[in-house]
Parts: sequence; C-alpha cells; structure tokens
Amino acid sequence: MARATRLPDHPVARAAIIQHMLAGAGLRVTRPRQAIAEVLLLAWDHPDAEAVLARARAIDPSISQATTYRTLAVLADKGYLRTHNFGTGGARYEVAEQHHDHLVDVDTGAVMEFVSAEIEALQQKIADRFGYDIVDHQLVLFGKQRAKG
Amino acid sequence: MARATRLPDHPVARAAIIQHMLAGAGLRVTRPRQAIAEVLLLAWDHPDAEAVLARARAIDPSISQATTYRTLAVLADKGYLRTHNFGTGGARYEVAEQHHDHLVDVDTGAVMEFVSAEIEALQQKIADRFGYDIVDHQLVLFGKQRAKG
DNA sequence: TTAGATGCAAACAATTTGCATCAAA
DNA sequence: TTTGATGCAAATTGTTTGCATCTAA
Repeated sequence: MARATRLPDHPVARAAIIQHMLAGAGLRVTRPRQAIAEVLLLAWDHPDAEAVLARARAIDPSISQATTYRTLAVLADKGYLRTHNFGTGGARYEVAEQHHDHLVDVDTGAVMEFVSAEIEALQQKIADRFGYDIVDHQLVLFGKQRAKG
Repeated sequence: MARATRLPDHPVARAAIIQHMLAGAGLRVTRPRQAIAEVLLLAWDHPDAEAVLARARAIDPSISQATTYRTLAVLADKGYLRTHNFGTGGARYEVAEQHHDHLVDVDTGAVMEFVSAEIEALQQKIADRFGYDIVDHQLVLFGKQRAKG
C-alpha cells in the first residue's frame, strides 16, 4: 500500500519540479540541495534528518550533515516541508502537500495519513471559544492494529 | 485564569497524595522524588525537565539532573505524567489527570487546555477505517489571538 | 564578480548512562 | 541487609554554528 512517488519518471520533469521548489524557497539550485529535495519528493515514508542525509548521499556522497540540516530548515520554514515529532528520536520530514494528519502504529512505527474535514471544523469551533484563529494544528493518533477475528 | 493547584493545602494530605503517586508507580518514596512529584502536582503550566529541576531544587538543592530525568521517565512510563512536544525545546510535562488537548498561542507560548468529546469520537471512527484501536492521541492547535474589534 | 552555499569540525542542547556510594524497605 | 536510588561526570544523540573555501547566478 505504498503511496505513489511524488515525482514523475521523466528526468527533465523531475529536475523542473525540484528546481521550482528550491527557487521558490529563495534558494540557489545547488547539487546538494537538488539531491536533498529529490530524496524528500521521492520519500514514501517520513524520514528523519539522518535518513535524508543517507539517501541524499546515495545520489551525491559528498553531501554534509550541515547542508542537510540547513536545507531542511529553510524548506520547512518556507512551507515546502512539514516537520513532525512522533515521540522519541529526531524530527521527521515530509513534503507539504495537502494538509493531513497521522495515525501511528505503536507496535511497528508505521505511519498512515488521513484528513477529516469534520475534525478540522470542530477545531476552529474550539479556537473560537478562546478567541483564537487557528494558524496550524497537529493531530496524531496512536493505535494498535485490531486483531482479525 | 491560573488553574487551581492540584494539591491540597494540608501538608499531611499533600504527602499522602505524593506517596500514593510514587508508590503506585512502583518507586521507593525518596526525598528527591517527593520534591519532583510535588513540583509537578503544583505546576499550573507545562514545565520542561529543566524547570522541574529548578523548582525541585528550591525544595531540596541537592537534587540532580539525572534523578529528575529518571523520575520523569518512570512517572511518564507508568502513566502518571504526560509528555508533550510543542515545537522547539525539550519535552514538557504535566500530571496526567483527565485527558485533554492543547491550544498553543504562537505569539506568547501560552498553553490552554480543552476537551472535545466530538473530536474524540471522530478519531475512533477514523481509526476504524484503518482497522485500528486508538491507544492514545495528541491534538495541538496553534493559534493567534483574534484582534478585538 | 560576488553573495550565497558548502564541508568540516567544533560547539550546543537535551537526555542518558556507568559507577561508587547511599538509604528505603 | 539488600535492592533500588542517588549524585557526579562522562557519554550519547540530535542539531547548530564559525570559518575558509567554493560556486551559482
């Protein structure tokens, strides 16, 4: 049930998408950043900085940890990435497309995505009670797979 | 609008509650742990480990960082405390009483608490779709105070 | 050309651990 | 008394930064 990749197969189209993302974030389009962006766009999971670095080095072995963290930070800051903190370990990243929330399998660590317009509507109702406007939210469900019976 | 303290004023009653919490977690009732538990039970906010340590040292200056982290970890593991990750900085702790979620003021860092039975019901409906039972969840709304009109 | 990006290594921040000593049960 | 708890300091983990050197624009 792996999600389809977010990048087209055609190498020119891929390069164009990556370029758009980096330039859109106000960044120069360098080789390390292209590798990092490609890694994120290809990721079907929610890798942490270490995993992003490892995968990026498969494309270009000279990429440093510092560049990885710096690039992740800028892209997240500019809204191209979302960061999450699922309990222990470092921050985990994913390309920010349509907003969605997460269901984490506490036994396997697998992460599923979902959206619920109903929940989002209720959230704003709650914020209203406090006199607030919501600028962001995070909802993480932790669950166990139900035994087949 | 500070929440009332979770501990009674009477010193004997306070000691009994703290003892109950520590013993209930399978821990020996030591002076450092009593101080840490008292700090958490008295906390009206959501202190991080550093703040817990500082407040505990006001009770007993000899308390170490290691004991603070160790005690927080066990109490959280046993379900007496909840931990949160509101963006940057270390984990933040609070006594686990009735479950509730949080609304964080992105400008001031203030944290408000709320519960919504409606949202919780929808959460289980979503987990059902994946064949999961929810064992825990975390919902954090980030908001800005609405300008007074 | 030149401002911005890089790798490296050192610095930081948050948390965990080994160990000799201490104290609750 | 003996098993678990403590403080200390060192080790880990995750992340950030200074700096001399590159390189995209």
